Amino acid sequence: MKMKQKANIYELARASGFSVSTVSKALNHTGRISEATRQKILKIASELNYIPSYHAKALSLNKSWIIGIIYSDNLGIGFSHPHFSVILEGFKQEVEKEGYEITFINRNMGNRSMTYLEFCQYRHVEGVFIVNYYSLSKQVPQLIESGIPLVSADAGFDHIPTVTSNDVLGGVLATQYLYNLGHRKIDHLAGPSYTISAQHRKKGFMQVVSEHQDITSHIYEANNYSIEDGYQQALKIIESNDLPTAIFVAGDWMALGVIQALKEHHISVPEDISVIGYDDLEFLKYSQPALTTVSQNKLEIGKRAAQYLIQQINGETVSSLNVDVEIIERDTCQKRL
Amino acid sequence: MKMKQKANIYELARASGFSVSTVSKALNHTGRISEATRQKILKIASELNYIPSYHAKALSLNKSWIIGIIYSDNLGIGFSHPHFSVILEGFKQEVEKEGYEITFINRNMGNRSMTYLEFCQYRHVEGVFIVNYYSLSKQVPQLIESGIPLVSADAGFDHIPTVTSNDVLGGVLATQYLYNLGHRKIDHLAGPSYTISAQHRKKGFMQVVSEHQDITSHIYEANNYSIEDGYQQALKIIESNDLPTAIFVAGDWMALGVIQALKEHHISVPEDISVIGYDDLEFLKYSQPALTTVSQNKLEIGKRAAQYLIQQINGETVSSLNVDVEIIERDTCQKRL
DNA sequence: AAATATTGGTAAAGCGCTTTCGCAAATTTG
DNA sequence: CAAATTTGCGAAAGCGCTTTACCAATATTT
Repeated sequence: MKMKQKANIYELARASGFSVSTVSKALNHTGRISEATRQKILKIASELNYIPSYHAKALSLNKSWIIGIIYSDNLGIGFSHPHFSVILEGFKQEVEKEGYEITFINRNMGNRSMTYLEFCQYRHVEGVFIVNYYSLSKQVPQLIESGIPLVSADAGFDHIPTVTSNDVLGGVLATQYLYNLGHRKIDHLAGPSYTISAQHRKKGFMQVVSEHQDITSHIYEANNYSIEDGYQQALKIIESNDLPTAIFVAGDWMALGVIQALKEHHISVPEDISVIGYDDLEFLKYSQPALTTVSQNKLEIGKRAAQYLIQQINGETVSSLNVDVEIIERDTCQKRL
Repeated sequence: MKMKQKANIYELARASGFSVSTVSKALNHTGRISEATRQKILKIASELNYIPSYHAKALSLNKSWIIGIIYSDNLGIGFSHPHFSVILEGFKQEVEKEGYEITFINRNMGNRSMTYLEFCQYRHVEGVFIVNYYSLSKQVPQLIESGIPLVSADAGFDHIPTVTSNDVLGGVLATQYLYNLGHRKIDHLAGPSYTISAQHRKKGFMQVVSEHQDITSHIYEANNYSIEDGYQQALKIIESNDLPTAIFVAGDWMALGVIQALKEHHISVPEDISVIGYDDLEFLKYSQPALTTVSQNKLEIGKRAAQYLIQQINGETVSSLNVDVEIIERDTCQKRL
């Protein structure tokens, strides 16, 4: 057994013969001390396996190096969320690069439960990343009012710098893509209208439609982005007896449901109807047929959000940012002559 | 604007007319003070929006309420990992219930990079959850030696309490399932042999095979659990010119690759060959055909790991635990007459 | 060589909280 | 009613680190 006792700065002082303040300066490359004594102290520190105490540093410096995450997914699947988990990963990578840690704020600390703001104060959180949050509670407004640096990956909040996909562009690209394949009867299955992303994708869709008089279209709207919802809405399309030749579906999950419904009604994709999704969820690469979709640069969104937040922590002001999207061509769309 | 200044315990003392020690006792329901003064102090605390400082508490109490996570996925996809992210989610839910926070240890703090142990000391981490880690570095052994409470969700380490699926049982169940469907020519595509889980699944397979003289079998082994690997190994099976009627594939990803390879060679699943996977990855519910698989109770694994870790933090000793698995019947296995 | 500037180092206060110990007042006991 | 307990509270030290203000010893300038 080696000596496992954690040495503190006083022991370094005693062992080195210098004062505590000198030791502190040596350790932090600050203040005025000679290079010789710094080396001596560093040597002793390493011999004693000295590791500073985060708590003491944080208390003294009033700097926590902690960034809070608000990530309350409505699905209850947490980390497994195929979209937000990637954004979160990008965010984490980037803030760690700058020396920050992340912590999750959806919490009941110990016995008593705190508001987001209280938690941030308790923990001296330096900034907050709101990655997936839908709620009407006053908690987020309270955070905004408190002046703590914030950034969001969802366009749900005004007054918060937001990094998000350029969803209008996504809607445009998807629709143009179908148009260029020769489709003229194009339906849109929109996401729930209370989400900004759904609104934007729809807006992009309508924009392209309005630019071409030869397009006929119907718009359907889902209650959420689920598979089941896609399935149900597809049934409506089928029952309408006015089948389109292509459908732009605002989410990959829904697209899966749509394809399933079509298949059950012996309508084949892409031969009878082309389907394009939205999100580029990782695993849908391997669906059969592989889903053509609009890809969001999720990792990039996370990283940019991190940069924006840290910039704010450092006193700079930032605005919002739209990250580009791109079409991923796979097997569910086909030329229409 | 309200008064946003964070009140500290001294201001509470001044405002209430009591001493700092009395205030502290009132706040923490500790020590001997009258109920009357406690109420007075609590009232003032609430009026001043008093929130204690985590840093000061932690320094004074030498208790961090932090649990470290070692989660270095070889794929670089981090949170998006379909298996471990669920385990992690279960773990997080459970530790938060007990008032702990999690932090990730794969880190280079600020400029200088620390070892796992150094980070734990720096941050006063109370316990570590090793959720996905394959490396020969000395870092984990060093942690073990340090005596810090540890728990793992991977059977990769001796000397660490581990919560993991009962993979032998999984192998047995899968193989018996195929046998009971009437299959007698059953191949096994094993995972990479350096993983304990692959060894166990294979062991379960062989156990059942040895119990039935009428089974013919071949065993193939993959280098990792990837789709691509499954595809390649399936080609070998096909080339062998000795096609089985069923394949027990040690991982869902690989199963996907296997099915793809079979399909390309016009061998249909499940009509010609039944395939059963392992893991029950969330989204494969929706693959076509939907994959029959062995389901691991991932959320449960995470939660149990959390409990085990907290028990250790509280001074109890724990051993390892195998969580049960079950067959999820879907569409890739069929009766063989 | 005297006046000035710089260097290397230290003592001590402060960050916000907990806890031990002691003491006076109030309460219970014999 | 005196003696023994119990109750309610506060002074002060301690957790481990940073930083300001200051001092003595060198080094630099005239």
